[in-house]
Amino acid sequence: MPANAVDRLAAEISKLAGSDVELERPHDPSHGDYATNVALRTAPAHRRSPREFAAELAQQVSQLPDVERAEVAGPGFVNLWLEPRWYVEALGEMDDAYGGGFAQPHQRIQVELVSANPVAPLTVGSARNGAYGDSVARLLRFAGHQVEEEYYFNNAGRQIDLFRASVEARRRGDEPPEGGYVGEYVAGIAASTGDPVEAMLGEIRREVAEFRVPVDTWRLQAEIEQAIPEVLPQLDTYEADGTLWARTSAHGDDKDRPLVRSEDGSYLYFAADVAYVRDKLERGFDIAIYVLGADHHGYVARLKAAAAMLGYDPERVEALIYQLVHVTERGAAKKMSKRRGDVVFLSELLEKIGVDAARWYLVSRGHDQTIEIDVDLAAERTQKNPVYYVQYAHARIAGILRNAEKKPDTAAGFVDPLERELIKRLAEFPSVVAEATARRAPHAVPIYAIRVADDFHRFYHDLRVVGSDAEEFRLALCAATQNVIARCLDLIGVDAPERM
RNA sequence: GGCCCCGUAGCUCAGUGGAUAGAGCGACAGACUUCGAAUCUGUGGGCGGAGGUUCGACUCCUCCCGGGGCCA
Repeated sequence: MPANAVDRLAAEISKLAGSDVELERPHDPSHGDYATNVALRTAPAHRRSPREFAAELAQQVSQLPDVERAEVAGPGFVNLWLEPRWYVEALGEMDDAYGGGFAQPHQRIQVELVSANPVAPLTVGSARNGAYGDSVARLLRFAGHQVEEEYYFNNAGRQIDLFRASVEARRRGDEPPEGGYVGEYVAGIAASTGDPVEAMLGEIRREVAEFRVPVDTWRLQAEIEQAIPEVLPQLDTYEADGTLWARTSAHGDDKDRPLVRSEDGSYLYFAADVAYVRDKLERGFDIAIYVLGADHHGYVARLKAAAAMLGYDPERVEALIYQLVHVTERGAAKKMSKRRGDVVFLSELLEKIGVDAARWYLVSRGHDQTIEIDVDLAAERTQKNPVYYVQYAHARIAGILRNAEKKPDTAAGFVDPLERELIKRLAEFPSVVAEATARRAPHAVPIYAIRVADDFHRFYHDLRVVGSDAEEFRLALCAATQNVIARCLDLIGVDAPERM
């Protein structure tokens, strides 16, 4: 049986209609509490007029115990008005677990995110990766999947060597090497002792933790590379121009990829990529999710090709692409070069606006949308960030619950349309979360949270809770609202404060 | 040249086939003796352009214009 009231109602109507029914909330209140377009969609297949089909359905639906009345409207919509008991029952189900656990089947999923090499602190670009990827991970976990978050990095290779040499030159007071790293942070690392790469990695670990991205495993590329000799024979390869190639073009990639340089046997990037794909899938994850910036879009086809060549279903490799973060400062675009340190680092953003506002800001627009961020403007606007509006609703409820004289109880039912509107809003939560999860689109969560806060503030403004005749019911409504808001905030890694 | 993402209100953005396209900021006008005014109420203002598919298109298809990215 479906776990929430809206789904149960939709299932009952589906039985009557003979096909799957989705209930939507009409914009216009005169179109009912809920509406369905099922007659419009299915009537042509039955060679019937939508309105005739809708009229028949409306007649049957109006017999359901939770339905007060049903009407046909427009070209063939069925609009429904529900009995108060339906709302009371729906509210009664809104506990801590409300809206979660819907995954079918439950899977083991790995989300690999951030994965910036330890040659610089995390940039705001990496922050978007973390905010987006971690929110997807949280959604999947809430849905009931077993999710692990992994950070993949290298501690060897040309850029790493260059970084190390840059820091060491700095320590000696020498000029940096040709093309070396010269950002201000280099001085900070140089002031420490020991291996610069280890120091940088430690800094990144601190930043990731502060940004509330709970990395379960840190995976070292050098370890993955040890498996390359074992992986190469499993691939579809050929030799040409002094190079061993993978025939990825036969598996959906737009061209073949080089694996090994024959003259010295040195491995090229793709060899490690293939070994890593195998590593992920061999560890038993049903799905391996890569969270990649739009500049890595070209990797997707070759990663799936790698999985296919290794004999895995390429569907098990999933790439989530987010668009880039463009940073301006006082109107001028930053060049975004890590080497020169000409970037905006996550630490600067956090200093200016804090973790809550930063995570909200980075995850509340669609991942397909380029983010333009002016760090000065972001700092100015911090007081206007909607995150505080939502957190304020949560804190306000906490205040009410502290002052409450009675216990929450739904038995008495509600009396005011504002209460019904708020319950209806809360009843949307399961479908918001399910769709955000399916589409890997966590930005729907904060946008929904604003609407919840909106309905709550309106309710609060007009209706007294503590000391009113309806105190028990309203306390239950407040508690459910607080649950939903807290869950929304948690899903995007933002705190839900009891006081502000 | 090929591929990917995006053009929605003055600004930042929601809205992946449904009814009269929404919110925040900004602007203007109102509301606290009351559980938190970081709140609430009201006013103005928009789908880049042209075709097509459909009972119905911001949404899907084609072309054009404009911005960003990747590969060559």
